[in-house]
Parts: sequence; structure tokens; C-alpha cells
Amino acid sequence: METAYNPSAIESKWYAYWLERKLFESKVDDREPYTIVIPPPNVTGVLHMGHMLNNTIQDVLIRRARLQQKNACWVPGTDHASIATEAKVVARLKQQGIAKETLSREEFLKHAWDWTEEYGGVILAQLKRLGASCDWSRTTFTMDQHMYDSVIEVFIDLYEKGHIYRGYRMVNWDPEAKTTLSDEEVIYQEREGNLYYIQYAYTDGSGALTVATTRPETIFGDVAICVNPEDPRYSDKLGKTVFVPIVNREIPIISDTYVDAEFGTGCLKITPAHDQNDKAIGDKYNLEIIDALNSDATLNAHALHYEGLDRFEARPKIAEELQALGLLLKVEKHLNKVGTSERTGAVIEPRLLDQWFLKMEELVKPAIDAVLKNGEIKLHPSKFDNTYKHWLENIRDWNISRQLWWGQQIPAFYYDNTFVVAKSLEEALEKANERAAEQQSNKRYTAADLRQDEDVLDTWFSSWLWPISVFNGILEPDNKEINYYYPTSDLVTGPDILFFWVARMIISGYEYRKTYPFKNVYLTGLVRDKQGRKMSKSLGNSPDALGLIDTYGADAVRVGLLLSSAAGNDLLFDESLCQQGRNFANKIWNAFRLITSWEGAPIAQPEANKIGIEWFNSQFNSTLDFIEDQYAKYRISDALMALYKLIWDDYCSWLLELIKPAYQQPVDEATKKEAFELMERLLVLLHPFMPFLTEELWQQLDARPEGSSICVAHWPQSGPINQPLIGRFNHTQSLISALRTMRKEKHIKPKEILEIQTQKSDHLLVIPEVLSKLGFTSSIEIIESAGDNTLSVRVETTEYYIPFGTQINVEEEVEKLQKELTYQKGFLEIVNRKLTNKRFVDGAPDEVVAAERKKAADAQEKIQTIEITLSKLG
RNA sequence: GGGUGUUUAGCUCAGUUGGUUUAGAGCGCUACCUUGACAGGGUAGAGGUCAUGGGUUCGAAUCCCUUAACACCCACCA
Repeated sequence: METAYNPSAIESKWYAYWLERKLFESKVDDREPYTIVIPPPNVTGVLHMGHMLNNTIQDVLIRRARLQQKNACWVPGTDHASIATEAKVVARLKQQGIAKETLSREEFLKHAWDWTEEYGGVILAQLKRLGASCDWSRTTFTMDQHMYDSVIEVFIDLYEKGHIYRGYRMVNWDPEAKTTLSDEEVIYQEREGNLYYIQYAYTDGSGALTVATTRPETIFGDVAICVNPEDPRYSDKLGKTVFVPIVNREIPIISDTYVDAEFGTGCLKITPAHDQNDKAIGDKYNLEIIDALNSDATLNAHALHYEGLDRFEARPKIAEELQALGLLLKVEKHLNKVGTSERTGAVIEPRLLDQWFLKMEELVKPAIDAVLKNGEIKLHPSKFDNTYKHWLENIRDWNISRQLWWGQQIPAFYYDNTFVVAKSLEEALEKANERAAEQQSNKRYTAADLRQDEDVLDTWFSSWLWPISVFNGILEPDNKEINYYYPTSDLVTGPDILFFWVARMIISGYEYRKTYPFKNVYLTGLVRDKQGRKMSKSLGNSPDALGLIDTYGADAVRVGLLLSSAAGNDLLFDESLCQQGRNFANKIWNAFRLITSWEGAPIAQPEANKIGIEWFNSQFNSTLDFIEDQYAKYRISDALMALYKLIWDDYCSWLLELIKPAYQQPVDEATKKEAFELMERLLVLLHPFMPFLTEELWQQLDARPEGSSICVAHWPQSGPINQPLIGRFNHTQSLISALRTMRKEKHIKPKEILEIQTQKSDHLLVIPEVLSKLGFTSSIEIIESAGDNTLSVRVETTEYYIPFGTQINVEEEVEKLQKELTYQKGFLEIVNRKLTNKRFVDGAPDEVVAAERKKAADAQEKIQTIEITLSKLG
């Protein structure tokens, strides 16, 4: 066996083995199900650190459930990501010299599918490298036929229930992707801009008023000037009209309390086509709507000679012209928030358009109760409850239409001045004709009269059904899969999609299954670089995920990611974490090499081994209890750290060192057998974190039947804990450590046998067998009082003496003891201060007071022994 | 502008409803050791007035208030 663990060959060998044996596949049976649906990555995405963290956690949970003999089912898949994918396809076509506008819908979709097939498998293959134990036979794509049909079914259902409506509304327009976005897809950024003070002349020639605006290019859409009715500066101007500069259109001066008299000049220009608030005011006062922009954010004919110019190019030119006209009073620097597209980064243009909306007010109610009132769903960490609550309580209607082709086409069919919503053209025709008949019309419609809505649905309008539709629970709500696997168990995802996805899945879950989609939501942190910056392509600070696996091994990378990722806290990723994971893998590898190199012999088991193994069993059980508790709280990294220490410190450093036979000597059969059994239980506990290494060692540890795997081994049960033994072992460990320190300080040879004496004969706390093997001591001698020329070490209140001839440095020893004496005296004083405080003795609980009394007694005893030793040293 | 969270050893973080020694872990650091599992190792050690100021309490890293820095979320101020 090699002296170091070499992951690459082992990883590919076992992953293939697992797939071949179909160990990750799940079928409905009578066991308890444990289900996770993957947050579907973008179909054309590549694995990044966030995915790695996310999916490692899911794999840990699912592998543990599998070991607990649950029916573990992890459903993988990908998302069609309409805007992102369409943007990439458009860009590639452009490279090939093809403009999207020249293609028909069908032709374009053909290109999109080609692209999807080309890149679609990449990220799933990468997840396999990480060791993800998904049921690949269930791989689902949000554009699969049944997924597509589910979305259409839901759209029609919600429409018929009156939750979906079509409305002419101010929406967020992405001029680059030429589509609308939901409010959630708009990211506000602070940008430095200008505040332009523009003069609008009164039409009666009595001078001009000044309006402050950040967007002079929108003056072509101005339909009024609005002031606050309480503003004395303008009280006599109401009812007058002014000229819009450049176009010289006449507009009225109106008043509304919306206007803040303090801001700018107290005059607000009203441009209903280009601003949400202006639209509200326009509606209130029945003002005209003048849209001065084209869909690509260039100015249109309303802007006269600026027609065709981009909005940002036009802005300074308009300012120049105003300057020339003497109408630009001043320009001030102004910091304002600009909405940008999450996908393309383009500055969002508010625009009035016909769009489809989902009414949220009613749908959202059970989703609020589920998390905040009934506790049916728990968020981990729970600090996200507030964020969740705030969003749901202030939710607005969801714009679900997108002006794209890649996605589920909205099943609305227009004819004459109306429309029907239907699954297919045939059904739409039927409906249209039925309706005509109802209205006593003789008109018969044909396919040529109907035109399907060109738009597709928001990507999230398909992924919000994911936990239901992957089990076909929309189209066949009573099929046995959905009834068995749903509600799923845990969801693991990033907090950045809490609203986009998590909240909406909860909403759809209650609407379509009358219950929650998952019981627990584990929100991971964002993966940042060492300097705390978000990992991003543009910064180039994201390590190559697969490169890390190549360098350190998948197990090491998994451990590295988990070691410092408390739920919900961001994690600063550093490659040294992977090194730590790799070192751990190597440590286990070598522990395995050690025990398997032992030759077993039919000899009596040494007492030390018996005690050591009993101690380790107790330690194991105690740690297992702790680990179970950490899992229950979704504290995965703490569970891993406890296991790390159990293996490295307790198993390797203490137990194996204790039972290790002398060089080239055999070990007794019983010890060998027990060491193997313990190793096997540790491997099972470790398997969810390090699947490859544990499989390799588990297979080598014993002759396994054909086709067996640690993946489906049994999770260990906790057993009795011998607490007094743990106490004595700890005491012995402390004494051994103290001796090691002493040897180092006094330059005594590390393995030189020492004699140990102690006065405490009544209850010997030390385990002599362990002490003599690991502390290199002869048997312990009980003495009446310390002799001359001894060194002393103390564990708790017990003093141990080591006779050491005349060579000891008395001064040094005295100094050390004096220091300790001072500390103990100071400590005793603090405790006594409490104990002499009547209010403490009366007020504090009895056990606390008793504990303080014990401290005082212990300290006194220590002081006494130190003083005796000091007096001996003279 | 509103909200939430964070601030504990050089770094990353624990610290569970205030009370087991005048605070813990992992990594890093320092010294020494190391030819019998592992130098990707062993042993030991050093490192913190728990962000600030105040308050409650017999007792505060822990509860309350002030201030500061940082992070995230939400919001239509031209």
C-alpha cells in the first residue's frame, strides 16, 4: 500500500461502481422516504464554488439518510434559464453573423436546443466528479415535455381561478435583452449622475420656472409640471401653462401633495410613460401619455432631431442644446439609484406595456403561516424568518411574461379584440367558437384567425413547481411517486434565491398539494474569496472547481468547503482548507495502513488495550450523540469537526498509540479485531463527508460480498458511555501531557522511564497501564510525603512527584511553583469574594454556590500541596 | 430612507435559555523531536482588557441602551 492516499484513480473507480450497482436509484417502497430536489443549475452553467458547497451539503445529507436505511432520493436536473440562455444563444448567432430578428421562432428554438444539447450535460458531469449521489435516472430539465405541460397546466388553472390577469402596467424593461423583468430581477446600484436644472418658460411670457431632473432626455414625454399645493412659491402659478423646451409643447402646471417642496426646486415634471410615480399622477389627473423611447432605448419621433439616438448619448447633447438656448440654469452632481438588469446589466427603463401578472395577495397567505405561524417549514438559520416575512407581507403582483422565445410560450390566443387561454390551438378554437355561440354570434373561427401570444413565461414560473413537477404531480396529482416523495425533506440553497425560488415553491406547494414542499430549508452562505469579495467571473477570483478536485481530491475539497461553513454565514474560501482536507484523508489512510500491518497472534490481551478500547467506545458514543445533535440542528461543519477530532486525536493519537505493539511484535487477536471494528464504524460515520476514501478503505478492511458498498452500510447506533472511565482517562492524559512538558523543559530523554510517586492512595485517578505505556513510567508508588530532590507535576488537585537525584535546578523549580502559587491564591480570592458576598450566597442557586465552594476547597488544597513542595525545596 | 445581521486569539469561527475553574476549536505561528503508520507527521508552547461607552444583576462575551465599523435585504424621492 502506498504511504499516501492518491485519490484520482480511486475516485473514478468507485463512482463507476456505484452507478453500475444503481446504488443511488430510488424506487417507491415501504421504507421512510428522504427526498431532496436539487436547486437546478442553469443548463449551460459550469460548476463554481457555490455549486460545490451547496451540492456537497446535499450529498452529505442524502448519504447519511441512505446509511440510516431510509429510501434516499436526490433528484437532479437543470433549468432552462430563459433570459441567460437566450442571451448566450443570441450572442453565438451574432458571432456566426446571424441576427435573431432574421430567424423564425422555430428556427431560433432549434438553435437554442442545439446549444442546450451541446452544453447541457457539462454541469451534471461535474457534479459526478464531486461524488454527488443523485438518482441520475431521474434527471429532469425544465423544458422536458411533461415539465413544459405542467407549467401550461398551472398557468391555465391559475387563470381560470382568476389569479392571473393581463394588464397595461409600468414594467421593468431591459433594453438589451428587449424583455420585461420582474421586480426581483432588477438590481439597484448607486451611480453618480447629474441633476439638471431646466427652465420652462410660462406661455404668458411672465418668465420661467425651473425644474430639476436627472433625465433631460425624457422632457419629450412631459405632460405637466407638478408642485406641492402648500408651496407658497407657486401658489399664484397654478393653472398657468409652460412650454416644454426644444419641442415648445404647452403643458399645464398642476399640484399634488406627492411633490416634496424641499427637493430640487419643488417642481416635478410629469412624464407618465417613463416613470412609475408620474404614471400614478398622470392617471389621477387624467393626463396624456407620451412615450418618447423605442424598445431599444433610443429616442423616437417625439424627440424630433434626436430620433434614433441612444438615451445616454442624447442626454449630454440635449443638455448642450438647452445650454445654447439659455434654458439650462445649472448642473449639480447627484447620487442616485439606478435599476439594472440582473442578467444583462443594462439600465432598466420603466415602460408601459401589456403584460401577464400573477396576483399574489391570496396565494401568499398559507406560505406566510407555514414558516412563521405553524412552523411547518423551518429556515436554517432562522434569522432569515424576518427577511422572508417582510418580503411576503409586502409582495406585489408578479410579472410572469417575458419577451423571449426560449421558454414556455404563454397559452393565450388572440382574435378580434379578445383572447382565450387554452392548452392548444385546437382547444383555443373550440373555446372561441363556444364563446361566439354563447353570444349568439354565427361567427366560426379558424386557425388563421387565432394568434398565440408571442411571449414566454418567466423561468421561475417553471422552477416554482420543481418539487411537484419532477414527480409529475401537476399532470397526475395522484400518482404514487408524488404521494410517496412529496413533501420532500430538506432543501439546500443560497439565500440569494430565497424570494425568487424558495418562497414561490412554498406558495405553489400549498396551492397544488395543499401542503409544504419541504420541511427544512438550509440556506448556505455565499462563497467569497480570502479578501471577502464575492466570487465572480469578472474579478477572476473564483478557483477552478474541477482543478481543485484534480489537485486535492474530491473528498479533500468537500472537507475543505465544509470545515468553515456555518449555515447562513458567508464562507471565505481559501485553498489551504483543501490542504487540510487532504491531510486528513492521508491521516486516515495511514491509520488504516498501521492496523492492517499488524500481525494478530493468539496471545492474552494486555490490560492497557482492554481499557483503551473500552474508553474509546465511550468516547465514540459520546461523540456520536454530539454529532447527531449537530445534524439535527443542521450544523454540518460542527458535526464534521467533532468527527475529525474523534478520528485524529482519540483514535489515532491516543488509542492506536496505546494499543500499538512494539516494533515487529504481533498484537493479540482481540485487540486487532476491535481496532478493525472501530475503524469500520468511523468510516461509516465519515462516509457522507468523504465518500471515496471511505469506500476504498471499507472495501479493503474486510472480505466483502460481491456488490456490497459502504453507501448502504448501517449507520452506527450510540451505546453506553462509561463516564467515570472517561474521567480517569482524561486525568491520565493530562498527567502524560504534563510529563511530556516536563521532559521537554528539563531536557529529559523523551522515552526515559520515570518513577512516579503520589500521596493520594485513597482514590487513584490515574490509569497506571495507560500511563506506563504512553508516559514511559514505571508503576506508581504511593508515598506518605514527598522526598527531597523531586520534580512535581500536578493534575487537578493531585500532585505527582518524580524523584530525580540532585540534578534538578532548584531555583527554576521554585520560581515555577511560586508563579503557580500566586495564580492559585488570586483565584481563591476571587472565589472567596463571591462566597463572602451574602447576596451571592442567598441569591444564587444552591448548585452554583456548591460549585463555588468546591472551587474554593480545590484551590485551597492545591495551595497547600504547592506550599509543602516549596518548603521541601527550601 | 427602512430593516436584518455581524464585530471573541495572526486567520476562519464556536460559545446553546446569564453562573464548572480569571473564554474554546481548527488552521497558522514558535521551539523541540522524528530511520518502524503518516514531515501532508509527533510533542509542547505562545497569542484575547470578548468593537465602544453606559446600564440591569450577587454575577455579563451572553440581557437592555448609546456609538462606531462592516455585510446583506427591502424601498418610486424627481
